[in-house]
Amino acid sequence: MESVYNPQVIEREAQSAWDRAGAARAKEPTGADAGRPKFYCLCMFPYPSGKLHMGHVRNYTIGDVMSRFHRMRGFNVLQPMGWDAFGLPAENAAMANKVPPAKWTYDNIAYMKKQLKSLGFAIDWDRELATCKPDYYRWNQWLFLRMLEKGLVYRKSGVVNWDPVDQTVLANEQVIDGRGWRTGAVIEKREIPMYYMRITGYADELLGSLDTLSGWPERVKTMQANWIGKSHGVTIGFPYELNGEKKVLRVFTTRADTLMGVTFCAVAPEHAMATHAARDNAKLAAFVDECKRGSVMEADLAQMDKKGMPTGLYATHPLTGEKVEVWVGNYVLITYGEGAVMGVPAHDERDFAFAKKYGLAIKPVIDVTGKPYSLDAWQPWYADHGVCKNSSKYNDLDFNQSVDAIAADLKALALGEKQVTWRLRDWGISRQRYWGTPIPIINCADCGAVPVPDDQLPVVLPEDCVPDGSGNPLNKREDFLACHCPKCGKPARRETDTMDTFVDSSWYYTRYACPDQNSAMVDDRAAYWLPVDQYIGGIEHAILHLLYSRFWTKVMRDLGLVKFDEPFVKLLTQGMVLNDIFYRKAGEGRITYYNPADVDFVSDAAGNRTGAVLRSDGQPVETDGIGTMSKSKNNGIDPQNLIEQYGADTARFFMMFTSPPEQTLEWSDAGVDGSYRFLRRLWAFAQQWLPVIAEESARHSEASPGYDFPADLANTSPRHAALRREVHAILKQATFDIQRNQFNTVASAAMKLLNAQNTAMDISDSMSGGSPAHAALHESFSILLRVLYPITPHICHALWKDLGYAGEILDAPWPEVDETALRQDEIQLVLQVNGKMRGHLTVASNATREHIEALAVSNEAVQRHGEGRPVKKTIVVPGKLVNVVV
RNA sequence: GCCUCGGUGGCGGAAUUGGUAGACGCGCUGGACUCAAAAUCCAGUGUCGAAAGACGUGUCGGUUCGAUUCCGACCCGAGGUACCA
Repeated sequence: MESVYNPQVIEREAQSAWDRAGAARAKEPTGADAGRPKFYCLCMFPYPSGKLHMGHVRNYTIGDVMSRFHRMRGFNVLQPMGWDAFGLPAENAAMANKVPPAKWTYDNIAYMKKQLKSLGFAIDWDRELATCKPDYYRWNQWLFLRMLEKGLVYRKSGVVNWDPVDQTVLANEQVIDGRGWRTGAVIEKREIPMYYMRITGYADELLGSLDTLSGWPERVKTMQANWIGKSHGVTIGFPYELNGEKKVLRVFTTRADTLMGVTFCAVAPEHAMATHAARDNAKLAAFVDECKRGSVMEADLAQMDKKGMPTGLYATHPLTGEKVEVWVGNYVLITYGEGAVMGVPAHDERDFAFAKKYGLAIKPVIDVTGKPYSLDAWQPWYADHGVCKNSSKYNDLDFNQSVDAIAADLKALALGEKQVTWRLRDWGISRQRYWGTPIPIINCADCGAVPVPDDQLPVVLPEDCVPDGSGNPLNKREDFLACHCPKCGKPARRETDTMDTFVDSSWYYTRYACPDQNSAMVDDRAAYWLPVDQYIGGIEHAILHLLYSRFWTKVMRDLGLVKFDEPFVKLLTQGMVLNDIFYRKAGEGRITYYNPADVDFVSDAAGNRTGAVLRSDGQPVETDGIGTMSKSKNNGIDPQNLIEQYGADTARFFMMFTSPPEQTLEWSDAGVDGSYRFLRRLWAFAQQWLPVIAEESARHSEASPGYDFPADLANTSPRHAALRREVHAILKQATFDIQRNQFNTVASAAMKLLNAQNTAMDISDSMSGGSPAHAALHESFSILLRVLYPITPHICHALWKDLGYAGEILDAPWPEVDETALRQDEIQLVLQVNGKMRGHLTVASNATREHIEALAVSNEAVQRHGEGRPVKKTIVVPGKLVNVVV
């Protein structure tokens, strides 16, 4: 045993011992083991961006702690790892470095795998997968074709960001302030044909089965429910004529009770009425054009100024027969409903603002009891439910009554009916990009879009392309493009759009059960391992990734591939690791981000931060607050330095200790030293007591192979009984905390355990052999090592061995609390007067309520603070406190 | 904008879910060791106050014997917002 803690040496040794033992390899159990429960612990797989970032370290340490803890508790554990290997950053890197995305990706995977191994995670690397490999993505293609057959995939047009200079489609994050990130050109919206997956067909089940997910955080379920957004309302038709043709403008509203308050209708700029009206109205045409520029993102659309312009066209109110003017509104989305809304300025905040701005009529039709309506300014209660007024035959009806009556009347006129609508939209999966799963379609001049036959799968993506920013390089690859139509046999062109990378991540958890299966997407082994018992990943995936995965699982189930309804039984959403964001703007919307490691803070004399400069040129950089560590904001911190300087255990301990898993973690360099110091103190303490503990270990294993305190030594000196009481109390807390995933307090429990042993043991204890003190220490230190093992397995592995504890700590069980050690004859109660702490009361642990009350009332501190007033009542919380109310 | 979550000492956080606010650690201060420094060890450390005590969990208000915890309004920060993953 080395006298000084040397993480490099012990971590290498521990990792090779685990490798030799195949400790992380997961197998379906046979024979006597078959009854062991399985625990499939899955962390969200990383995008191979180059090197691990702190979010990964946090994520995978959480997973490893849970995996190792469950193994200690007797579970058959599977903890796999793979690579979410398709995506935009590889293409960006290709543009910057002229390296093919494939090479860049594979190099990154190799490096990051080495990093993961150096952190000592108990990952079953035999199951490793990468989504950019044909033997993985062929099943994306295969399932796409099955969904096409079932009508779950279809084609329609969708809106994208178009960079007119680079002649390419941009991702939302590549559009900054309405301009292309590389060209600075003003971005246009463009409609192109795309493939969609019919997730809306599962909306009802996706919403309903959230109730079955008792192992999911409430907040995630709430977010998903709101995202799916089931709403009950009424579709309403406003008849109009266009070129002598009778048509109906259809709107959807959840507030049919306000129909009599409609003073205008608004359509999206792309709506047929807008297009028609703009034909001979230059001003309107210019406005429609203006609307078509700018962002497609909801966040931008919802925040922009509501603008509109009348079309000069009118529709007819379905119940009153009055003419209602039709406007074009930049806030009306063509993708939502039928691209038209009714305007009720009196009871809708944005309509109110719109009407005020353009001088449209505001007609209050809802009476909210006793509150006077004023046209001067919007009040939030204007949108509340109430009773109809100014609504002819519907007057005095409440919300439900009026909606029912109005819907019935509309139905009689064939101009509307009740309808359930969803906020959820179908999933557009087409990407005009190279580095993704090729969509298995052949475009034939005669036959149209023809599916690639199964026996021609996979459609393999060439790996030597280098994107240059001017669109998908597949369009220039004749060897990829050229093919024959499977239907008519004539020469045809292959589809060059690839799939959204969310497709890849929607089912990878299934593939880990059978990564070597070449003739099917999944096999029987999935029935053993799945569903995932514990899924762990960033809160940023709370909606999209998790919803798509749930959808995909249900599709696989309906195709008979799997037998479960939900992929993830329990979910832990880890908080993000945040850091400062620094940038400079270079005009034309171009923006460069600088890593916080390359930036120095500038402070005033009082030590307050006043700014920041780039170290390399000393010039100021702008700060953009604090945000998630990300490639795009270049604010990640490389954990490699941490690992090299302090070792994996310190990195792991620090990540667990600094913040509870579900909370955000703001990065700061301070604190790492403290973790390292603790591990060194642990090592030094073990070194100091090694002869004693090793001797106890030898004696202990002769008597029994167990880990815990021998019963015949339970009667020990008061000092060491106190140590045992403290140790088992801490253990009880730590056991509770590790089961509720509060690992920061498990880490501090380990610190407390060391402190307690340090305090309890003094040097005179080392004199005599075989004393109760030594037995208590032997037990306490074994508890400490096992509590700490899931977090810092390497140092615990080494110390366990050196101190002569039985077997490998790898196979040791989580320690049991000895309730007899916790027994106390006397306890201390908190003494309160009127709820304020005024002292303590020491009583026998079995003291009666009456006795406690009597003691409390006659207590000197109670007398003093009671100031002679009579006692009104006394509240006794057993084992905790007594409160005297005067 | 909308949906969700969070806000506690100088800092990260704890408080077993309505019962001693600040566990554990960082930082800081003082001391020991050292020729000296580092490392290590010991002691102190919410604010005000000499003390008794008062105040104190983003702000304001409410419920309760008692509120960091429950309710209402507001302020600030983070995540998501459908082509970043």
